[in-house]
Amino acid sequence: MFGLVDGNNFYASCERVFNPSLRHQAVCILSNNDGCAIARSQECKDLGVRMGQPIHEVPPHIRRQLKIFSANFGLYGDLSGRVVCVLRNWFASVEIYSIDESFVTFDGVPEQQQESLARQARAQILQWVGIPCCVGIGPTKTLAKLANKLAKKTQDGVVTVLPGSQALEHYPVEDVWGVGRKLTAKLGAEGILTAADLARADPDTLRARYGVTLARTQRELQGVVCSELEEAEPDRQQIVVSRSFGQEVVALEDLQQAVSTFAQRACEKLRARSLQAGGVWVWLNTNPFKSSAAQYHPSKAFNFIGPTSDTREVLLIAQGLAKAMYRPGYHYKKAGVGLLDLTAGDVHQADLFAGIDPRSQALMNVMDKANAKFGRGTVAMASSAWQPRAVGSVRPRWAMNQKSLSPAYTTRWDQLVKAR
DNA sequence: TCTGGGGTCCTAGGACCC
DNA sequence: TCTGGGGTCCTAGGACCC
Repeated sequence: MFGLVDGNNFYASCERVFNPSLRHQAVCILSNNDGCAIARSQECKDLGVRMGQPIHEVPPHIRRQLKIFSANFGLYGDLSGRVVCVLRNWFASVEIYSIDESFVTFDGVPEQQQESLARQARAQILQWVGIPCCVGIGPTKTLAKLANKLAKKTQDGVVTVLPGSQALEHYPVEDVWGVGRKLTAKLGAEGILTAADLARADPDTLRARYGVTLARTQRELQGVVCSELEEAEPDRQQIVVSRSFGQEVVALEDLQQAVSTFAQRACEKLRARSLQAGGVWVWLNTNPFKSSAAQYHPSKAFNFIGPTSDTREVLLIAQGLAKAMYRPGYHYKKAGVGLLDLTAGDVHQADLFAGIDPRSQALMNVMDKANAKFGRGTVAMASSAWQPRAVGSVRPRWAMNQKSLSPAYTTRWDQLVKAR
């Protein structure tokens, strides 16, 4: 049996851990750049704020009732790790599925003890970390997901769903894991409205019309395991860093500074996973919401001769691509850098003309260590926005808006909560 | 005025190979 | 006028997830 443990309104709950005055308040977390609502406390949902809704669309009299926060992913990531730590105390295998969800297995636990085990784990997470969560239990991941959603509506917070259960009859097909907006519309036209309808549909027709993914979802609803627990995180295929700009950018040098900063961050992520990239791509975007303005969204990729994880090498190319694509006169709103064709760091395709420079790895190592110890931007490329504090970095005009950022309570010494 | 970011998997079609 | 069969690789686009 699988369990799905999911933090309730996760980001909102994280903000409450170190700021108890937010309990019973309508808490709303915004996306990067303070754009859309990406997490809402129950009170916030009750006020009618929708998931993904641009905050400027929320009427002012509602907005005044909200406790609004800029996304603080450092905090959320740290608390997420703590939740997983507690889960490992209780379950032999844990798959981290997302920042707020983990799959677990109940191998060797008798059926009648599974729910009580889940309740104990849930209570300990609440006590030790401060995050309320729910547990869904089922013979497949899809059923566990479904059970979890039902558990959110219960006091107990733990629900088990078995194939053929009555619960499937009332469960909307759009809430099934793997059924999105488009599929919901198509299925609805065929009279498939609930999870039970989907489970009962003719498998051959389903496979032919919608492909293998939905066929698997159907099998999972029937209790046949198609998706196993994946404890080891599979290696990434690509790493992407992109941001919308706080203000629109016109000058090439601003754009290049942004691209440079993103490329640098992407390389850090790459090396943190001991990977190297075979290629890089860069794209630029004007503001798609400003239909009156001229639109331009170029994208360009480049393959390295041999895979690399050297920031300097990636930066040189990324800068070149950005420059080649830049057209004066456009108002740029977003840019991104992607690293492609990732391979493990110890695999090298020998190159006839260019040897591997051992000093490259040594230099990157020193940079990463220094930044890990003394904070991001301690050592940085001159073309990026990260400058040593002594030089005095100016806030770039493309820097994202974060007007309501809470402290990094758990990850920065200078932002610890003070008890007086 | 203000509109997120980062992923995966599957499929179809084209280019190319023998 | 007739015009094979089988394969791989790559890319773009669509759909989904949180």
